[in-house]
Amino acid sequence: MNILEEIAASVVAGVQTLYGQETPAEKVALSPTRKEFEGDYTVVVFPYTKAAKKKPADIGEDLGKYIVENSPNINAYNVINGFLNLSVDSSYWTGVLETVAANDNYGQAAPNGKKIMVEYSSPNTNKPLHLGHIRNILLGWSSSMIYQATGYEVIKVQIVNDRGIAICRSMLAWLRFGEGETPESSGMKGDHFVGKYYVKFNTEFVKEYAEWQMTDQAKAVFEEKKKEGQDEAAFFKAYKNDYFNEYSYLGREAKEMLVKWEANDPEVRALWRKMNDWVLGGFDKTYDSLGVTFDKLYFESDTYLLGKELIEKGLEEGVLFKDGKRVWTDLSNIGMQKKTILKSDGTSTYTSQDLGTAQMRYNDYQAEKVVYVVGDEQISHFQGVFEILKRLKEPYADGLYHLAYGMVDLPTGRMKSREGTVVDADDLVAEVIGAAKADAIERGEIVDMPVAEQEDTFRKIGLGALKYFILKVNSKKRMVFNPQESVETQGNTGPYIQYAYVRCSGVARKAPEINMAASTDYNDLQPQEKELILKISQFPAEIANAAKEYDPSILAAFSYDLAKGYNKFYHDINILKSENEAAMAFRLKLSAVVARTLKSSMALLGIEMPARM
RNA sequence: GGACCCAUAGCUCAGCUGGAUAGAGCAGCUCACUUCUAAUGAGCAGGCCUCAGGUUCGAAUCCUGAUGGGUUCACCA
Repeated sequence: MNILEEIAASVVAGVQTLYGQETPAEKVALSPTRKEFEGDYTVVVFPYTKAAKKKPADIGEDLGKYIVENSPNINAYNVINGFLNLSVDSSYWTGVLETVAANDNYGQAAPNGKKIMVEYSSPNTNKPLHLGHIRNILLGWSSSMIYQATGYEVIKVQIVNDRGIAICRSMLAWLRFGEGETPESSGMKGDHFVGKYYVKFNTEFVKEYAEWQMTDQAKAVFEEKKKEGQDEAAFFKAYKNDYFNEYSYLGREAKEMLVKWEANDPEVRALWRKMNDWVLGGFDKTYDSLGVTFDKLYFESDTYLLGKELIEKGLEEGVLFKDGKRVWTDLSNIGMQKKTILKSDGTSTYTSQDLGTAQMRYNDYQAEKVVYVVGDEQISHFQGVFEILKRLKEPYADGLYHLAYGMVDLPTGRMKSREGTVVDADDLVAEVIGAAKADAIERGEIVDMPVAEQEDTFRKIGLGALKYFILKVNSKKRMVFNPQESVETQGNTGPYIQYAYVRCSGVARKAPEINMAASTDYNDLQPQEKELILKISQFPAEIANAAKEYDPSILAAFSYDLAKGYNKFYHDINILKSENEAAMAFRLKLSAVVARTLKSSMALLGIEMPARM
């Protein structure tokens, strides 16, 4: 039983004994005491006024006396304005520290025998990863780590969107303009290489479109289809997609390629495989640089035809309906309209595909929970998919969760590929590490380290800054990514937290040989020390909350608060000049536990700690 | 037209199930390094918590409505 439960139980018993009122323990309003008052925890006594028929101040007195008498760890109380402030005996806190220090796996729950699948990243194979993917990847990885800490077996997967017209565009551009160039021959990373041809296709297409607009055919189309008062420029801007489908030479070729791909044409398939391998090779390097891994990759090219089984079942059970070849259902109960599941030519849709994929993955792993880390623009898509699976009474339907995160904007507005403002993932990683390096070299603190270790430290600091900057924001909110601020190392940043850790390491390194068991004789607990122990004691609850809320930012805030508390403590109290052996042993132990807790909580964000910086 | 998300200091963000005088960081202005690394600490200044109602002993938090911003649904993935 922790101290909060102990107090709550005591309040329940007190209210029962004194006033004969039943209150559930979770209804007890209990919060940390504001620092301007004496005490550790505050009980709000207003809720008991009716049963007690007394003034809040008197209730506070009654309850305070009762709790101090009956609760061994509470040694004092005071009442202010109907708030009952309770003081916890300092031996309780020092006891907590000893307990935590003795637990090497503090924060890691025992395996619960359950599986959770986390799907994240899920890129398209026609261009490199960008800042938006980074947010996705960090959220996916962090969620995975958090679930692991709460006892789940985590299966990390991604769905690679490796088919469709987009990849055909890159393929076509490479065939026509590539002259046999490869990532090796050009010295480019595979994903950037393929992305180059995707861009090439578009520039060629735009050129072709501009030329077409001069033709008589284009003039005729404009005259025939223009809307009221629409001028030529506006019309052609809006008509681009139709042009691609109706008249474009390049468009026709790309579409023919897609048809051949679907017909399993050996040549097209070979080219497709080659270019996909290039891209995936490039992605692997990016994942590696970010320190993330996957247990299993699903390829859209394997899954896009799935779902037939579920659709049959749905039709039989009257959950889905059929008009000719088209299959649809009505989702008006969740604020949507009729949803097409198979098109009128009988071909698949995004929905049918996701239905099939969900079933396939359940067959593969029987995970009771699945977290889809996908941008919030797809909220209604997933609502639809989950709703249909529920109606089909699929056994896994209730465990599906869409972790929807907001878009990442730049200070200048949103990223637009057309305006070249998309922040490339690899460039960004290189940049933050470079900034960390420049900073560290200027400080000159680690110049005596072997070069490889230095490089490793720069990487940890740079990535620490970047990851923390992104993960500290509540995932469901849209966020502004300021490149300058993302490499800052002061204030509420990753490196600030790393620095607190480095201070812990430094103290441990310089500590004299003393009898650590003497820590239990320490009995002059300082407020700064109590703050730290209190914070550390909340770690497991914070992890549980982060898991429940699907929100790593909770742990970012926790890490920052703990680091801040340690920096304050470090500043106010000189550990190595402690008044006696007991105090020094206690503080060294506290310092070590802070270090371990910081390391664990940052690991849940995917952030590593340097030993020195 | 329907559905969903967001709105807190100049900027970027916290604020858990309703609780005392709404918190951090950055930017601005002070102060503290012969000290276990100042990537630090202490302080000043900065707020009609978008607005209007409602519930309550008590609302940034819950409910209703409005305004502003964003997303989405109507056989693309």
